[in-house]
Amino acid sequence: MLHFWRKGLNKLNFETYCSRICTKEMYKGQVTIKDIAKELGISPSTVSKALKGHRDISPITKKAVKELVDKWHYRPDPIALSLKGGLSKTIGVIVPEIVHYFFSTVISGIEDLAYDSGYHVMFCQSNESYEREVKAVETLLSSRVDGILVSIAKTTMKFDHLLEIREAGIPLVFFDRICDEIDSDKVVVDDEVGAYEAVKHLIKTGCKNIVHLSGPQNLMIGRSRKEGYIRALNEYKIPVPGKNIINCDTAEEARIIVPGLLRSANRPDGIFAVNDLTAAESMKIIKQHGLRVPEDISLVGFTSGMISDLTDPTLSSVEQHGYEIGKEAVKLLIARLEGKGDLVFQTKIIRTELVVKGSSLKQ
Amino acid sequence: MLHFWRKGLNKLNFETYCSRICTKEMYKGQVTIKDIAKELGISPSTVSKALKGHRDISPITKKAVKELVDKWHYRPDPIALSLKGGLSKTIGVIVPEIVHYFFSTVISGIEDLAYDSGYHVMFCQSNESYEREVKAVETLLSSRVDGILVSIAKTTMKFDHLLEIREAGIPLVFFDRICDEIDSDKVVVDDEVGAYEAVKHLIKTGCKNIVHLSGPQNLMIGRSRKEGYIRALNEYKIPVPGKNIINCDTAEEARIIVPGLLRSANRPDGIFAVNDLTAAESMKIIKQHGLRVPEDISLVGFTSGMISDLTDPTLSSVEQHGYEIGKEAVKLLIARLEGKGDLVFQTKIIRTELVVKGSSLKQ
DNA sequence: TTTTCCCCCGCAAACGTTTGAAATGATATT
DNA sequence: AATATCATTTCAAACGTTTGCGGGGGAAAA
Repeated sequence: MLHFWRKGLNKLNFETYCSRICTKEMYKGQVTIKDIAKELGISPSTVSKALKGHRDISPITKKAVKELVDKWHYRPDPIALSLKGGLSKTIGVIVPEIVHYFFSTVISGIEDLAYDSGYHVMFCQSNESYEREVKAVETLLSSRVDGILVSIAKTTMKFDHLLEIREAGIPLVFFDRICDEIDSDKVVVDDEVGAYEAVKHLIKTGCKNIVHLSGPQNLMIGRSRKEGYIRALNEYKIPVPGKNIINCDTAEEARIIVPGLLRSANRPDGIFAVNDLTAAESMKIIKQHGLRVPEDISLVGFTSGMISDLTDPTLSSVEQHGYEIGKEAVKLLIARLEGKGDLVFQTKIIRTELVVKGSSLKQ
Repeated sequence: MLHFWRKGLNKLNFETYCSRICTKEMYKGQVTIKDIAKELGISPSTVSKALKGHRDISPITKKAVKELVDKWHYRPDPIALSLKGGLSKTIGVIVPEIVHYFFSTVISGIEDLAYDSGYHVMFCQSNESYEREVKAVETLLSSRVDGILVSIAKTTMKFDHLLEIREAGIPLVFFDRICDEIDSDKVVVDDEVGAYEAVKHLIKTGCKNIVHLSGPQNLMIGRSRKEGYIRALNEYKIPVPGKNIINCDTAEEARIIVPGLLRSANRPDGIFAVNDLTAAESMKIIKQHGLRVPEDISLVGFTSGMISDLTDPTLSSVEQHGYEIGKEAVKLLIARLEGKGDLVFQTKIIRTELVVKGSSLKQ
């Protein structure tokens, strides 16, 4: 019927025309481009072109299409778009757990930048389990995500499932818990420096016997933080007895290990814990034993977050800037997705920051 | 070529056949059903049916298809499936924030059950902003999610955007922060009872002058918790002066409001806070003023989580079972998605549980 | 009047998959 | 030998969208 207009009936009352349009009863489902076309008596391709402002389409047709589209709340179906374009505009994320201050902060950064860039985000949590991580990879690959961000689980020692992502031709970016055996884009915290600064701070405030409650050594972050600890002690010519490095990175483990430390012959006067939860639990145990923080024992944690403000005294900690990590990871991924493809793998290092609070201010 | 087999060449060495198959160079993209069909010299529909174990297809063909599918790591494209079936097998979730113990717990529950049920999950955070919530709805609708779970933002007072979800014919389930103006499935905590129990506990342990740091009154949860507070006091014939109910639900507000309370003429001897963060901050302020918890002032919070174990003393709080809430919300949504559609709207109430810890054990 | 040109628009194919209907070929029945 | 029967496979349409190409028709040029 639009043809008539071109033939000289342009004075046809637009309102009349539109009111007729309104009679269309809404489907339960979504309005499609075909519905619009049928109602207007034009072809779907014309509607599509009109919507994209194609120069082939006359202004009058464009206007009619746009009015009906507004009236009927037409939205292009992203699924059809994806089928056509081969891209789902979705990125997959695998984290060890969501209920975790640091990771939820990273996720927040991922979410914010991804949505601003027109991508959707799909999360999977591995719950620190290798098997679930493998399943998560499977799930995301099946979902045809355009790219994947991963922070690996504590129990992951094999990496075939991650190589499979590469083989499927899907860009992969590691963040925080990276896998150094796989060449890929990575976003890491300068854990070593953060740990070094934390321990140096303990030394400078007078600690002589500093224990490190360390993380899993199959993870880079566990190794790096331990190395920072060792470097600081070496720098000050302080011996590093092996028994001062203890694998302990959960509150449960702290309840088992810390009491023994406090009763031991040469009780530590400083503790550097691999994370805040362990540090906070240690603090409670120390106080229960009638010792004072920081007077008797200084404490520094890692991942300054809500926790560090809630303890009494407040907990000195190394801030990791999780939000930044999330944003950088997405930035790297999108660069690879939309770039020319000839990019070399990058490793972005997010600086840490020692935040000194009550638990390490001795004097 | 498979035809020959049926014609009597079944003894053809399978291995030889397969080795030939392997010569196919992998696309950068994904393997499709057409690639499989072409390589085997059969039609795509045969491959599709073979994969589904259709009885029409001969065992020999099925075997050949399955071997090649394994070899080439074929995965059906969910996008094509969605286009066909009209369902994306994805559910959308809108939460006020992700970096939040309660919500991340709920998300964890949502994620676990959704994946077990074969659904994907897409998250948006409103950051407690009405505008972002509207945008999130827009995003999810454009993504053609099959259903949406929402916990509304503190600043949301209009609900047109939520009604739009309904108009689009997409099932909607509210959780925790519900909207009582919209008839829909809901999952709520029995906030009123939780608050009532908390305050009753304070009264029973000897508190005479209990202040309620309340949440936003445009949210059900804010109103319900206040009502529970009032009911408990009424039951014990304790007057409820208006000045004892103070809007204060963040750490920042606590820093402004609580000091005044402590210096006031009739200092409270009990505080019931609408959430743990406010309670924890209040505890710090109380201690800074040289008062003791719980001897001078008892404290109870809401949403028992990590926080309640970290404070000193530990914080009595009302456990909300966030993980259960998430699972129930998904359960309701899936029931509606896969049900006959003639279901009546349900409101699931998750019971709360008062967890008494150090901050309210007076004697 | 005929030719040329340009403006608009429709056609058809394509993306990957499913599914009922139709076709094929071979065997069994009459 | 002709027909019915069966098992197996292919065909075609459909989901919603995009896009290059071809065509209709009106207007200007010859």
